Amino acid sequence: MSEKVFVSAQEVADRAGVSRSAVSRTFTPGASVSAQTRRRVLEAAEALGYHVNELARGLMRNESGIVCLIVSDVATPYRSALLREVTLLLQNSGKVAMLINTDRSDGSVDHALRQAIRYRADASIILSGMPDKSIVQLCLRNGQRLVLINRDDEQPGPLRINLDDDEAGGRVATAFVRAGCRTLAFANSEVGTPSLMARERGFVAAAAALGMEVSVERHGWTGYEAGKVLAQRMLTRTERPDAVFCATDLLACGFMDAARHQFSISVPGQLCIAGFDDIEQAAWSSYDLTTFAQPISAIAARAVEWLSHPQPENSEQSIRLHAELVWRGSIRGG
Amino acid sequence: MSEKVFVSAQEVADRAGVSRSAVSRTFTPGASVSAQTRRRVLEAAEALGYHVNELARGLMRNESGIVCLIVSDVATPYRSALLREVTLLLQNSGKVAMLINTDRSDGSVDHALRQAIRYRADASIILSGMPDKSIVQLCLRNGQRLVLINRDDEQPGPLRINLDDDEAGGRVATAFVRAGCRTLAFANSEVGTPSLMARERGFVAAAAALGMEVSVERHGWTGYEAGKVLAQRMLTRTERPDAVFCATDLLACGFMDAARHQFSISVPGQLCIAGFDDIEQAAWSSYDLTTFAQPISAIAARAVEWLSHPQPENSEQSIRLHAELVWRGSIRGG
DNA sequence: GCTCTTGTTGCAATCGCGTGCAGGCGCAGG
DNA sequence: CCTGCGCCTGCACGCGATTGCAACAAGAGC
Repeated sequence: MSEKVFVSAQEVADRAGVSRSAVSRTFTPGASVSAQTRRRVLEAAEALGYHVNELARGLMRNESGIVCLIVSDVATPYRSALLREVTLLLQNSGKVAMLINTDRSDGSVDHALRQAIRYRADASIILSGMPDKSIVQLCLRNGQRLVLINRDDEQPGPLRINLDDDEAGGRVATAFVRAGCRTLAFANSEVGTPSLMARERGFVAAAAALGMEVSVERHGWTGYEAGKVLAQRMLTRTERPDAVFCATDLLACGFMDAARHQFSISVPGQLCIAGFDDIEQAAWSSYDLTTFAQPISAIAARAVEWLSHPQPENSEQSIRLHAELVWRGSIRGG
Repeated sequence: MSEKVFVSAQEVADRAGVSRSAVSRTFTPGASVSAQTRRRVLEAAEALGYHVNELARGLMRNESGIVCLIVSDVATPYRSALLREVTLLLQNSGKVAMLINTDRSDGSVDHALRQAIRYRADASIILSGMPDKSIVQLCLRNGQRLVLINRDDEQPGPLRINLDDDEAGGRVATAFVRAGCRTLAFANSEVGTPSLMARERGFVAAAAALGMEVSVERHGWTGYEAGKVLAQRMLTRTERPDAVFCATDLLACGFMDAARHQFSISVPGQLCIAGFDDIEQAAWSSYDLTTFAQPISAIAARAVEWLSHPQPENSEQSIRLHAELVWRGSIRGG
C-alpha cells in the first residue's frame, strides 16, 4: 500500500510560490485574488492533482453541503423515481446526497437522523417513517433543515409536502359511478401511512356522498403480492365488487393480475380498477392502469428549492400538491 | 434563526469535568478509558445532545467512512434493487453511502469521481459508465478503493465484478431449440455496454454451434419502450422469429406486450421469450418471464466485503459470478 | 520500603482549510 | 513629494476532532 496521502493546499502553495491563503481564495468563489495568482495556483493544482477537502471546508464553514436522504423501500418504482429526481436536483444546486436506507428495523429513522447529525448534514429529506419528536427538535436546534414527504405530521419546523390524497378518492368514485359500477371496494395495505389512510377515507366519504357503500380490505405491505392476496379475498365474496380503488399502483397490478389470470375476470369489462402513484408499469400495455400521478418533479423541486433558499422566518411550512388523474383503460368509458 | 451551533467535545469535557481527550476516547472504540470517566462523559454528552463530528474525525483519521455510489438509471428495477442491497450492507459495516446520479450528461462519471475525492470517500462503487483512466489512477493513488460492477475493464487496481453473461446465451439457446424454435433472434439496445454485448455474442455463438443463425436488432436504451420498438421491427418481417432473447427484462416486457397486444401473437405458444436480470416484474403473472437472475446480494456482498477487509496485496481483482436461469412460462416446456 | 507493571489521563501537536486583520503596492490627486 | 484609496497578499488563529508521549496513581512482588 503506497499510502500516498492526498495533496494539500500547502503543497500547491509551495509549488505555485504563493501562500496557502492564496490557494484557498482561488477555490473560494467571490474571494479576492489577482488573475495572475489564480492562474499560477490553478496550474499547480492541476499538476499535483489537488482537490479541495470538503471535510475540512465543511468544518470551517459549518456547512457541509451534504443533504441526507432517509428512505425505505428504495427498490420500489415510485420511491426510486423520486430518489432519482431529488438527487439530480440536489446535484444541480451544488449539494451532495447521502443515502440512508431504513428498510431493516423500525425506529431506524431516528438512527438515520443521528447519522445525519454526525456528518453535519445541512438538511435531511425524509421519505419514510416518522422521526421521533425529540430528534426533530435536535436537528432543528442545530440548524439542520428537515423535509417530510408524504408524512403528514403536525409539528412545526420541518417543511411538509403532501398530496391531496383525500380529494383523489372523490374523483375516482364519480368515475366508477359514471362507468356504471355499483359495488365499490377499496384495497389498502396494513401499513397505515397517513397518505394511504387519507386515500381510503376520501374514497369512502365520496362514495357515501353518492349514496354507496365501500367494502374495505387491508393486507400486508404496499406491494404486488399484497394486491394478489387482496384480490383473492375480495373476488371470492358472494357480492363481488365491480370497481376497486387500490391505494397503490403496485397493489393494483397484483389485483389486476389475480383478477384476470386466477379468476378470469375481464378488466375493465367486469371490473374497473384504479391505482395511485402512476409508476412506470401503470403505463405498460398489460396493465394500462388508470391512476393518479405523483407530481414527482414538483415534489423534488419544492423540497430542494426550500433547502437552497434561506426561507423567510414565517413562511408556510406545509405544501399541498395536486395528484392528477391519468386516464387509461382500466376504467370503462374514458 | 437561533443558529445555536453544534455541541463540541470541549463543552462535554467541561461539563463532565474531564479533558477533551477523555471525551474523544470515550467515543473511540478500543481506547483506554476508565468505567467511571466513560459514564460521566456519556451522561454529559446525553444531556448536551453531543454527537461526534464525523467531518473532523475524518480529517484526523484520514478515513471518512463515506463510500460513493456512482449510479445511472437509479429508477430502473434492477439498479434500484442493487442500490438497496448495497446501502444496507454498507450501513451494516459502519459505512455511509453517498449517492451520485450520473443520469445527465455523459463523462459525468469523471465528475462524480472528483466529487468522491473532494469528500475523501474511502471508496467508490461504480454501477454505470466507465471512468477515465487518469481519474482511476488518481483515485487509486490516494488510497481510494474502486469497485466496478458489470463494467468489464482491463485496467488493474479496481475490483471488477462481472457475470458469466456469455454463457447465459448458450443455456437459453438450447432451451429455445428444445422448445422446438427454429428462427432465433436477439433484441438488444444501442448502448453497447460490455455485459449487453457479451450476452449477444454468447447467444449468437451458441446458436451457431447448434447450426442456427440469429437475427440481431439493436435499438434505443435498455427500457420497456425500446422493447416495443424492437418488436415492431422484428415481428413485421417476412421470416418472423419464434424465439427472442432480450438483453434485458425491461426490453423483454416491452417486446412481449407488443407481441401480444399489437400483433396478437401468443407467448409462449407462437413465440418464446427470455430476458435477463430477473427484475420483480418478470415474476408478475402478466409476464411470467423466463430469465437470468442477477445475483444481487452476492454482488453487493462481495463488493462491500472487499471494501471492508484490507485485501491482500496480490489478491484477485476480478470476480465472475453466475447468473442462474429462472424457469417460468415464457418458454414452452420447462 | 522500593521498584516495576498496568491502566488512565492530560498536554500539545496535527489534520486541511477559511478568514479577519494588517501591511505592501500602485496610482491618482493635490 | 505626500496623502489617501483600493486591491492583493500573507500571517496567524480557529474549526472539532485524534493520538503519541509523558506523567501519574494504584497495586503487585520482593
